[in-house]
Amino acid sequence: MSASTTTGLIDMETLERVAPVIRLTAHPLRLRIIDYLRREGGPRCVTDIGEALGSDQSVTSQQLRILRDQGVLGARRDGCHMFYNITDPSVLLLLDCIREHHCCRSSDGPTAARSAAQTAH
Amino acid sequence: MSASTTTGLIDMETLERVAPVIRLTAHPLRLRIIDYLRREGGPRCVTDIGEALGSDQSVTSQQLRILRDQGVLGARRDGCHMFYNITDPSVLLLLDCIREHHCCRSSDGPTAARSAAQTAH
DNA sequence: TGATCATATAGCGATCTAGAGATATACTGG
DNA sequence: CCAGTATATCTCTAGATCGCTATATGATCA
Repeated sequence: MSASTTTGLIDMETLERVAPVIRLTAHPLRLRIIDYLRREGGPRCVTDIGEALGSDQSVTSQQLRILRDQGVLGARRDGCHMFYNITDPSVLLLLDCIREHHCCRSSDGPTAARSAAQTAH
Repeated sequence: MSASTTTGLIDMETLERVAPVIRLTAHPLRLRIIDYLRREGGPRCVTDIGEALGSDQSVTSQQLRILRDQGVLGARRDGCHMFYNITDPSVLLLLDCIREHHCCRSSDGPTAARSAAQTAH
């Protein structure tokens, strides 16, 4: 596997490529868009998404573009409408993680985790 | 589960709390630090980490602080040394995802994914 | 062709982030 | 206390991101 060098670590090249994708995806509204599309189970247009999530058309479109640029979403035009759908299923793992774990820690809160680490000094 | 409202979606409050943690973790060097600590299997000090990863002391310390603030890492002082370890195992899921999947898509590249979505219009 | 709906983009100011260098703090041993 | 080592923090500049408003593009229908 090209992701790991002889050191057993994921190489920087891979991390530098992947990190921005995760970073850009880890945005409240964008995560919500993905979650919404997942629940709907199929493509939805900008207006639907915006209305369902209570976000402005312009903002919604911007976020969708960002997600599409990252390859997370795909888009298909149908007349006046642009339908977006999830093209990268692996991003759902993030949502699962958030849902189950209340994600990536934070179940007890970062603050608690940190102060615990400090007192344990 | 408090993460989901009656809509079945993860609520914004949760996303707004969790997103920054993921976003801050999704940084090449920080991911590498976590990966390094995982491989080592135990606490390591700043110098070790910096040398292993070829990053400046100042930068290394800064990244470690960020990760500690997020509750991803914990720290323990032993004399002159500060030993860091992974306190939030859920962050390892991210690494696993990257390792296996070459992560979160990108195996074929975002560009390919996007143009594919476009041509499939 | 003109009106209208749906979507995309440009520009703006505010905020955040990255990394580098210099410096400060903290601990150890003499 | 002093010198040396290890770590943390401050400061600064450049660049990225955020959400907003206004506007542009593109498609449909009368």
